[in-house]
Amino acid sequence: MKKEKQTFIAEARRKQIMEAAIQTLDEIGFVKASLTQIAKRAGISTALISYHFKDKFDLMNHLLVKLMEDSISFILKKTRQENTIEKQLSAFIMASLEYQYTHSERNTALIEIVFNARTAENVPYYKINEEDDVNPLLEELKRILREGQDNGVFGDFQVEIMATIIQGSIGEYMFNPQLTKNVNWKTYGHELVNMFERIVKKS
Amino acid sequence: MKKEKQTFIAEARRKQIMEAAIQTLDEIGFVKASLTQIAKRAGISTALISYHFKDKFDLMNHLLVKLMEDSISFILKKTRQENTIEKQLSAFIMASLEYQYTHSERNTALIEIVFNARTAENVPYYKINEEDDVNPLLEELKRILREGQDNGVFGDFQVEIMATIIQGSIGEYMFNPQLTKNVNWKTYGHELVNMFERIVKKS
DNA sequence: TAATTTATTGATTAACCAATCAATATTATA
DNA sequence: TATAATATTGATTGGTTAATCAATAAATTA
Repeated sequence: MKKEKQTFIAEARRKQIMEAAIQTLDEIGFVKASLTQIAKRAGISTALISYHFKDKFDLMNHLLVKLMEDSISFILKKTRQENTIEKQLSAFIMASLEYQYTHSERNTALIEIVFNARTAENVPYYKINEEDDVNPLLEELKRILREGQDNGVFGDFQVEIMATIIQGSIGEYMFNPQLTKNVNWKTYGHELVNMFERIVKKS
Repeated sequence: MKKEKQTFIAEARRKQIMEAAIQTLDEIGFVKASLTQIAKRAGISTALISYHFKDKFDLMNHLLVKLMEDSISFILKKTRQENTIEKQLSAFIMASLEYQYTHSERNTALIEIVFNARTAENVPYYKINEEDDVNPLLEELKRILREGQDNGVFGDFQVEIMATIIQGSIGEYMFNPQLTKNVNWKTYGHELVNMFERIVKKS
């Protein structure tokens, strides 16, 4: 029900506009990311953006969905390539950090939208309560932890809390510029993996 | 060198404007928080804001500093009331969560500024590398962990990494609306404390 | 109380913004 | 090729913005 029949040209143009929006958000941030600025980076007129997207909210919304899908599929793919629970946990942590590093432009754009865009009811995205619309990454992490406990390789702990701690530890990396500068993501990742292997392991 | 001689009236007015700015940021977010909106909530003219603050950037800057000071002093005070290292770690975690809950308006305003305002060189605050200007909360946390190791009550781990994990776990609470809704801060705090006591303890 | 400094306002300015629209160009279809 | 559908632009619209300024009010000082 989502996919309307879309011309080749229209599809390509929409992608181009979204790429330009990513670049704009990364360079000058959400507040200054006007249609004019986005159009300038795409090399097109602002009216063309209005032609392909209902309004600015529509554009940002589509971009947010796309950026989240990209990040989620990258991490899930790497995680599910592994065949043991411990390797999956490790892969999840490393892939999350790797994405932040290798796709920093997209990652910044994602942050700029999440912390600035609001729903029609003026609720900021970072405060949206996702009851039905669950967070797939958090679900995957909980699945790994739960399976590990069931298989007896992990010890006893509260899955919900442990998942939150792991996610927080990953997310904190990019919001601690001092750390980001002094410790590269691979090193930080390996240390996180080591630490959580100890923490999570059956004692 | 910071404190200029300031009239009573001017000082009171500046405080009032900053309070109105907090309310505005909480209610409609940074993007829509114009001088007009702030002035409306303060019950004054927009020109009066310009009279007391050089420009919007100046206002947001002062507000950011104030909000950070408030939050930091709240947490440090509660932490330093304790006299054992383990209690200090526990107090640090609980106070951090408590502040988010009891000062949610201010906390939201802080987030709105950090993720939107930029320096004169167009660097977003959340990307600022604080070499000289250290983060006092992170320093306190590292101090606790280091002292705990020196005293022999904590085991062997990398202080830098452990501090990041703890900070990430605390920060994650408010960015996980599902968790925020289903688990109150005290419960989450106690579970964090339990978990980190186990993790950090000499094994 | 007179003079001076500080505080406040309403009106104005110039810049920028998102969105619309008629005109035109390009592409697809018959 | 003629016609229709799609794509694109430049110009324009009405609205909002931050900031300035002259006029005035209130408070302080002499």
